[in-house]
Amino acid sequence: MRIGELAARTGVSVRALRYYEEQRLLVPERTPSGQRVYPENAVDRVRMIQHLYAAGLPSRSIEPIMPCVASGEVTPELLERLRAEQRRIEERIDDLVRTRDRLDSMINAASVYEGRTCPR
Amino acid sequence: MRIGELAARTGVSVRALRYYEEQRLLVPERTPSGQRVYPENAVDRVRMIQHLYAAGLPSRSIEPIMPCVASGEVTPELLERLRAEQRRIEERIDDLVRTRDRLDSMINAASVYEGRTCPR
DNA sequence: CTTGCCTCTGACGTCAACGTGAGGTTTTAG
DNA sequence: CTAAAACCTCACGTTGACGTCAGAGGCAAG
Repeated sequence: MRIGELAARTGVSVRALRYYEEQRLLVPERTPSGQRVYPENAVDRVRMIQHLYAAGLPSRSIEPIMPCVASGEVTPELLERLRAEQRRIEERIDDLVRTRDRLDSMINAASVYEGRTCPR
Repeated sequence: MRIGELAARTGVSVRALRYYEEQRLLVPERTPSGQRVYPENAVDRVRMIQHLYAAGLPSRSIEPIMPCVASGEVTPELLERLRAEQRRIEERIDDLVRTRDRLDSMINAASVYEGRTCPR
């Protein structure tokens, strides 16, 4: 699969895929003429990368994880890293839940005043 | 309270507080000589701003919310905006939960191989 | 009164995750 | 064989939330 097809199938831009290679998150093979060639499972790897980005992980944190996503093999250090990132994600979740609840009580409190004008 | 004390009490930098003013998230009074003077409740407002930033809201989304946080009064449009942001936060939460679960199964699957070497 | 710390206003720098051309090559369709 | 579409490598631009430095003014203590 060439870069355009992978982009179409994952919904990310061609530029983003080249950026992932630059960050060594997803390094494709090359044809003799230099064109990138991705294997079938690259689709899943791109989706994984997107999810990790969405979880707030920077490239630097994703990079050491990805080579093992494919192989299924792992060192104890990497395992610890995975658990650490998982803890950070859970903290983010808790944080978001608290903010959501805060917004909730704001909305409830505000509803009392429905119809009044917000000074600005 | 002057800017240095507010920074110390909230843990955000002086630069950040000036930035919040630039974005009109927290506009202080001024002494005749031009120094910023914040009221006591600015501490809570700064924390609220931080929570909303942490929830992924940009300044533009926070700005129309803040003047009403203080007053407790609100327009129907603002109420809708609050609910919209709340929905977006819930989507982010769901996304994070899914990513956490994915990490979880990765960790479980990887634990099987504990002791093997990760090719690099 | 001056020393030292805090504050002020610009204004340029940073970092991440790409966007957006420029200018040239490769692959594919007819 | 040719033209269009896809691809390549630089390399500069963008956005958001600040960091950082320069140069100048304000203020309590000794």
